[in-house]
Amino acid sequence: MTVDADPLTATFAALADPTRRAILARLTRGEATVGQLAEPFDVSLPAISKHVKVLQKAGLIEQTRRAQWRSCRLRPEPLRDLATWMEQYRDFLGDSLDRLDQYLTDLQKGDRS
Amino acid sequence: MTVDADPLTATFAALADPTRRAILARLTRGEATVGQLAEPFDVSLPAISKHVKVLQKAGLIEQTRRAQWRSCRLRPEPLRDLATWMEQYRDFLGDSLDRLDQYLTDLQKGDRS
DNA sequence: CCCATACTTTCCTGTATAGTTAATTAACTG
DNA sequence: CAGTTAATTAACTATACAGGAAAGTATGGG
Repeated sequence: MTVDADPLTATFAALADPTRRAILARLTRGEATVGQLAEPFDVSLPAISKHVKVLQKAGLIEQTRRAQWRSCRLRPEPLRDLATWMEQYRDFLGDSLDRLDQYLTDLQKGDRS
Repeated sequence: MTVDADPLTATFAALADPTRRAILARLTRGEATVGQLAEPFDVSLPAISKHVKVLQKAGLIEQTRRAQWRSCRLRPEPLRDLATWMEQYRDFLGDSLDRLDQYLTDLQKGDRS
């Protein structure tokens, strides 16, 4: 993957790492600082910092600065785009996408994105 | 990504390439040989052959040999696993829709009854 | 049997990524 | 203002991946 890949590619690339997926999953339970995100993992803080940066570049999270802490939180757009991308496989997959599809149907009616 | 990554990681990594995603999309329209898959792209056949191998290793496609042709077709499991993985973000994505989403959800309930 | 067809594999190059430690930036604290 | 805390950046290593050219492997046809 090149540095400035298209958004979907950046999203998939960002998610192609268990540590980054774990970070995302952690963030569904609320905001966290980089240090807090690093805790469960057996890697250095700089390593986590870089993972956070990748997630940020993909638009999956955003950071807000509060004093010397950087609070991270999830952003929905890339995951929605992923769901949209998956739609093209709905017929092929059959009804296993039903819940996802239902969500997207709602989304399309109400959201201009 | 390491060579023998977990299935989800392999799936995301396989999808983190526009050429491979295009190959998958092509296969929703039916089986195709490696040569046919290569046609729309401006890369060598070996390059496509390698992409196909990555998709295969991720379980996204399977190849069956017919004479000297390798016919490729989609396999559903990895995409279903992806949809399952996404389920954990459903609440988060839903919540981001605010009142408008709620309105549309209500509206849809009304349509159905 | 030899040759064409359809791929795949090997070898090579350039670039990207994950991780490390050490140094740096930034903001608060006494 | 010196020191501590939080996190990023820099420099480096090691591995992975995309791509091409060239050689290798099957398979079927004349």
